[in-house]
Amino acid sequence: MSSIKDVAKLSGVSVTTVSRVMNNRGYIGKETRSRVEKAMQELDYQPNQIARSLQRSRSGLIGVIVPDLAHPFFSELINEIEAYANARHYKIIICNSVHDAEKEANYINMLRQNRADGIIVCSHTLSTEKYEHEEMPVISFDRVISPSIPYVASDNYQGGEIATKHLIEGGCKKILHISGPLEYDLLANRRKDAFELTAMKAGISYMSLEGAYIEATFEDNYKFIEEHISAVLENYDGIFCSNDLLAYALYVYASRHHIRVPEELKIIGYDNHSFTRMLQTPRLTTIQQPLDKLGEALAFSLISNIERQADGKHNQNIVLDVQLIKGDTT
Amino acid sequence: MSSIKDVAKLSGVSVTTVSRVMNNRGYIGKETRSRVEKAMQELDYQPNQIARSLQRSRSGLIGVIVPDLAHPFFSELINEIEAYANARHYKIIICNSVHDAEKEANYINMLRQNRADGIIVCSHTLSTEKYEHEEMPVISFDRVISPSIPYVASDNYQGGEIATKHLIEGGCKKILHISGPLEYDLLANRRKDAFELTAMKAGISYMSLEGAYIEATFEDNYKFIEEHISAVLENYDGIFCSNDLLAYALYVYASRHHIRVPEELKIIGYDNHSFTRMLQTPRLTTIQQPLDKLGEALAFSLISNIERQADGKHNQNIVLDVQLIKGDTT
DNA sequence: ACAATTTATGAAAACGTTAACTTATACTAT
DNA sequence: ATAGTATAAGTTAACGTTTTCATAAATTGT
Repeated sequence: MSSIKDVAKLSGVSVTTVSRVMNNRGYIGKETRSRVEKAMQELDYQPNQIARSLQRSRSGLIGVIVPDLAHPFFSELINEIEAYANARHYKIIICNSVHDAEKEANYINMLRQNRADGIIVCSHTLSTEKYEHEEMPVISFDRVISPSIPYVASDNYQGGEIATKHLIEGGCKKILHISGPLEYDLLANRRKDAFELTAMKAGISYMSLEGAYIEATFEDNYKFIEEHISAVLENYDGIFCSNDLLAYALYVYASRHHIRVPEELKIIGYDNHSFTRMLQTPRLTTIQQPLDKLGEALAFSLISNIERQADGKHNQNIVLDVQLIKGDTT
Repeated sequence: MSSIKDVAKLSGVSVTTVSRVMNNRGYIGKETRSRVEKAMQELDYQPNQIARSLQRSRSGLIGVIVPDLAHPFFSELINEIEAYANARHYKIIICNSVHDAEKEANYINMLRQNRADGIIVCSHTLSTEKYEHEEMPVISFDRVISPSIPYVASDNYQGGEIATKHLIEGGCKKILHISGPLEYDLLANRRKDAFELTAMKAGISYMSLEGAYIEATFEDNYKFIEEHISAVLENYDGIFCSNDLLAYALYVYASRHHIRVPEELKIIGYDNHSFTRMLQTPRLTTIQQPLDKLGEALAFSLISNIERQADGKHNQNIVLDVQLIKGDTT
């Protein structure tokens, strides 16, 4: 592949001049410019970004760390991140931590060595310390890592409140919430707080159960329902699941056991990602996280941070509104 | 961030020696090695991969071009590609062509400029010429681009045959196939060939309809069914859809119009990606493409090509077996 | 005892850019 | 006419590595 030197030689100028033509910097004679441009065309010259990166010490690379790339939630989120980043000429390197702290640490190291310009962390395995002292700009999704690391999230408390109120307004008297695993301090846990507070305020009988970490497969979710929920299921007439895949498994469990949804049992999920939107049998009632805006906010926030002027206003957290999607299960 | 020079200075040796310690090349004194290693630790030294890439003219970057990152088929495929590539110390840059030829061309340019080591093309917009004369190793998914570019695919003819036979064996007398768009010469079109040949051989009444390109949303698929299929639906008792999302939309259409599946109409899809595996209402009968093996084969094939020794055996196409998944719709 | 080899290290060039200095000519204003 | 500036282009160092070449001491073989 031809280099700037080849272009310089062919057009009979110095490499500096070629560089100036490329970057439109400084003065260039009209005729010189066209000679250089012709040479670039002739050689199909592609400026070497690696050399540029080394020189400018900016790689244009953004690492996105997710726990599971094939999960509809994260694939959609990455889709949005990539679109925004691409429009701003950043490249996305995907890092699939597979819920494994060691893998995550390796990815961070890799991103350091490749001088990535920043990291978006959507994974929640690693103890947060590794990020706290990171030199690269980091944006976190749905988690408070440290005061210096901005996060982007949807309003989990609001979501929990809307979901709970929806059940209560639907006439539920005994409601259950199945949360995500609580061991990490995720903002998603605010859904549980909202559930409990809202139920309490309404004077309704309620209960919260902690969900385990579950692979995004139907079988795992169904097994969880069988093992941890089935025994207490008859005690409730409304269940708020912290994610749609679990809610769907619960629905399937209920229909297989001839519990009529929504008449005997109302189910509301959370996320409304592509799986849920595709699903029509039943259309799940759920809380929609604005995945498009979340992805955009993550990319926007990180890039502003990378390119920040010295005005210091780039460390703001972003919290976005959620929305009730009324389906057939409530 | 500290460089090799800092390490050299701190340990009182030359940069060459530090480089030798890192890469385990040449002779190094025992005591020197430990001094250097201590210095690297002390400085939290991270070798600059950008500089390495420039020097070695190998970036370790692989570009993966897909039409839609959020589609369950592609997100799963990328997941597998990434896993295999990561184990071999390659990094994946994702390129979302959004079915747009211009965007695709821009991505290819970007990958050229970043001196990516190779490209995996799962997108099918661009006229194939742009790839034919590409210097980088290219592997194509499900499409013949040129004799010099190996492809990876599952056995589409086999899949079409299995699906068609399954319908016939289930007692269908008048069968329909809805293919993907035929304008690109994709290997997926072999499913149609198989359908027609198998039906003909069996002496069964059959018909093929060309599907349009459809966004991976329920609404688009449903609209397609309404506009192009509903009018002729009653003529058939078995339909083979070229993808699961369309098959599901068809199922929903049928149940909304009180056509009993599978009694009056049998439906078989294609792919068995994460959406289909998650879906239990109904469990769709479908042909499973081995996404895990396909992803691995793509990555393996590309990487062998990148690192090829001069034995010339690296341009082989890979075709993998598919499998019938019997669900409730046949 | 002395040549050959093994071991250990360093200096300098190269990879492909950009940026900070130079140099030189042509125009402009007084 | 002459200093000042706008225009045009080249030289060279730098970014952080690896690699080739060179040098020298220590070890080995006869």
